[in-house]
Amino acid sequence: MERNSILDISMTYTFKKIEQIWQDYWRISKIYEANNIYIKEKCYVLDMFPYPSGSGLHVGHTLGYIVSDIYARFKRSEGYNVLHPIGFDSFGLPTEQFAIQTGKHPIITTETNIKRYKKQLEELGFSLDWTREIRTSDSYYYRWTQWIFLQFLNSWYDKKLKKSRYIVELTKIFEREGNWKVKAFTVSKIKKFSNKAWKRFSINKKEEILQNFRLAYRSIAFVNWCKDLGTVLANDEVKDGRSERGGYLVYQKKMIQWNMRISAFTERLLSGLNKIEWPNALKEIQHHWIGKSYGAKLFFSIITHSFCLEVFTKQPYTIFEVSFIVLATASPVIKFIVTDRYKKEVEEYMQKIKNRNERLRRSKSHIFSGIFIGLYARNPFSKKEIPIYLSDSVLSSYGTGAVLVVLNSEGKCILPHYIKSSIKKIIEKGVGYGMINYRLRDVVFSRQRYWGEPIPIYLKKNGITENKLPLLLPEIDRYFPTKIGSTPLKKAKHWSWDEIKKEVVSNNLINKKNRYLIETSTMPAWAGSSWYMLRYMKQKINESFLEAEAEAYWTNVDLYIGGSEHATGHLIYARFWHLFLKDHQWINTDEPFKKLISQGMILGNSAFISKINDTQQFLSSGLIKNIQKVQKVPIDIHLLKNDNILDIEKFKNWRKEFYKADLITENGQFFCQRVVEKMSKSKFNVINPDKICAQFGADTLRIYEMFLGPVKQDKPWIDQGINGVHHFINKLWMLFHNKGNFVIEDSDFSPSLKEYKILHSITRKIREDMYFFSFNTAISAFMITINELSAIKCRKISILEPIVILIAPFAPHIAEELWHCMGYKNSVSFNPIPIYDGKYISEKTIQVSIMFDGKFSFQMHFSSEVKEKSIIDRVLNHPKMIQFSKINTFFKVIFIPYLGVNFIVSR
RNA sequence: GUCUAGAUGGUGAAAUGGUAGACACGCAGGACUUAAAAUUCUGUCUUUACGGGUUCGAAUCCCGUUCUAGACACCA
Repeated sequence: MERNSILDISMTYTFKKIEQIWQDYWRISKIYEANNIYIKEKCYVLDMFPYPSGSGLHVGHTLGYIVSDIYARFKRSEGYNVLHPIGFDSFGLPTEQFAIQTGKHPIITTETNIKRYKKQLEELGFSLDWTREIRTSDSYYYRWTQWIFLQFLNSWYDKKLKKSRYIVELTKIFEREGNWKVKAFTVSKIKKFSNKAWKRFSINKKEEILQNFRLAYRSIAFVNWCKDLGTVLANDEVKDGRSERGGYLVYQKKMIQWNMRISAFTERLLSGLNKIEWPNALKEIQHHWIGKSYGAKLFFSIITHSFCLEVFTKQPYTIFEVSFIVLATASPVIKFIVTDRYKKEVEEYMQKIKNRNERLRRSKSHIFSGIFIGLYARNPFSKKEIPIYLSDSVLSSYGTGAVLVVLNSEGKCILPHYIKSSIKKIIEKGVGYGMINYRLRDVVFSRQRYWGEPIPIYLKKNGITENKLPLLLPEIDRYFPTKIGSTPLKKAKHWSWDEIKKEVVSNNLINKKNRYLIETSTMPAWAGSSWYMLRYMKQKINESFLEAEAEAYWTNVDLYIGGSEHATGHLIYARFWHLFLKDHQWINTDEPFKKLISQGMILGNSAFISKINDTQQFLSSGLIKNIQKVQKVPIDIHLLKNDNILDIEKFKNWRKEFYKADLITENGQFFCQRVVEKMSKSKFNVINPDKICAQFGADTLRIYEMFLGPVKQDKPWIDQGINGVHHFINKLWMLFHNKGNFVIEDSDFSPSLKEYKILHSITRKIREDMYFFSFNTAISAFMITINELSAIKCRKISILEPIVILIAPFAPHIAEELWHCMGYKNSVSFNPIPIYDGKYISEKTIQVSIMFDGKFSFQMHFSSEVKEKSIIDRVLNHPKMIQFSKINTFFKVIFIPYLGVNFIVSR
């Protein structure tokens, strides 16, 4: 056969040229662009989009992208219209940090980083549709994120209809009949008012009431405030009460924040889990996160006080044995009830614990720290006096912020009807009622950051006119937060809304009549990522956030791939927004992701060094003693010379803050400590695929990452073993070539039964493994196949051609090259995956293992048609068996079809 | 601390109730070669973290313990 490739050079496997040629071909021919042609059956394959950090795409990202690309390519071969897009989650903290450190505008940094990511993605041969690329920081995109926020703001949740509705419908109800019949999710109980009363309320009063109903609303929340950095920190950025950057003290501070009323959706988020094909572990995590529990709310009257305490308990049946009641430190009732005698002690305690954030309290919750406040409650059943304590291990956000403690209880598992009967008694006595409580709480939506979507609100009044969106992120001169702890946007000078002109105007024009300051906090990173999977469906630019007909066709994601670390964040928020959008009929599905595979995390080997608190001194690892208070500072693994030795020069130049670092060495060398944790830019342990790609090619990297182990399993990154995969690709190439010639036979000799068996076995194996996403075993099956075909020097096109189609999703470049070498002009991508015929695979003989007490002894062969009885007869007549039965008695014989016979000797 | 996973040779792993270690890497030795690379051949790893249970039979199912990773609400 004549060789028919674009490539006409030497016949050795030159992956660099081959991969370049086919990547260009795919880009130019646009074969991976999904058309909204609504005839073919669709398949929407999506990855969790990356955050474009400065450290580039790493081998942990690519693991998931390779899986989805293999799946997408396989589905194309099965005849589906595949949508396989990607974009960038390009708002976020690291870019802002970088701006603070370098003064570089986040827009520029983002652009540079995305360029690098795109290049990396292209070099790996992903069959992505780049025409649908989105960026959350792009105003064309965030215009609609802002628009969705306004829909939340202008909605309330109707408990009767079990869906969100617009606020205008609610005010109509108020005007008609007051709030007597309204059942809605609200922050607190609303006093009853008539339609007449509603009409009399002032605008401010009306708004005050509506705030209780809105699905986006303001409330007071605690934040981690770092005075020295002048910023709010994530719990993640706080280590042992100090900031991870710089090691400064962190305080708890109250701030007014925007929230989203996810609590209204708890039941639907729970029941929806039954409808989706997600890993059980992931569903379990969400289940626990929502944390529905049945119990009772109990009222305890406080002795010598008019106050009544409300306590939620999951174990109302223990009420007789309650030893004491513990209140959360943030519980608002404390200041009303604490007795004068204990005031000082309580204040001291409050002072002591005030800087512990929630995570610290949770992690230390086994160590009880608390204080008696001088009051007793009356047990309504036993009439005993119960002392009341105060403790920071009780969380104010769960239940009523108070817990009942029963000493010596054994935490027995109690039957539900027992809970019911105890609730019944409680109701009879009039001291409480049955109640369902959820762990899931409303989610804080505002961030005191620059690099996020502006919240389209101006103060005193509500949202900015929808058709004036996007509200563009304003320019500021420096990205530092202000010292008083407000947000970077406070520095924007042109950040006020003119109600009449409906435009952004200078702050100098604020008059509080029709020109107001615009909200200065921004949205969290999860906002943009909560609806991006919908945006990929559309093709037109900007008339709506989604075209109805595109949504009707693509509906939702058929396969979503990403890390399970997103279980309680992104994956629950996206489901929440999806339900909300469905309520307003913008979309027609309940769930955004029908099927989800959680890829295992790639773990990296991070490095850190220890800094003595409140100094600039760093200790080499051998010098650290337990007495010293040190803080662990993560450092980039590229700053290490070898093993654990720090390159001091590089380190000092790494960041401004370390230039003056005082490094205390051991014999002139500074040793770091290492720890294995997930690969992440924030942990500075990132390994990029670029080097491997350059050395071995994309096909090798793709197959290597799949060969590394099961997709779903976490695994540390190692690159030994990549040679073996490269050899395999070479062997594949050599199967088609000999001494520089393409040697696939022109005239096709009829393949032997053995060759058919090889082909049909691998076809079945690949189809099965594709179904279970068992790509590592698929690769070893390919290796075995290629080894077998090489051994018999198979050059037959009717055997090799289907194998090229089968391997194309895994190693698309070499497959495309071989495909064209075989004389084809089209891409290998759309050729049907071969089917297998069981008759070529079935075995004529079976191996039967003979076991004694389950231990293997020897093996015999039988024709597959031989029945159980004659197998046992013939085994018993085997010389070894005759020998054996002379000295042993068998109690039992167990026949295991296709496998063996087990003789039980002992009892 | 709570929730979710995981633990198998020197290394990545396979086997999901039936011969543990397929497929690779590494290492050692040989062939080819002036040499190296490439290629190729041969050899190499004793029991599944620990303790108990169920079973004719357990890496696999159940209970307990230890260790590791992830999540815990402002990293994404």
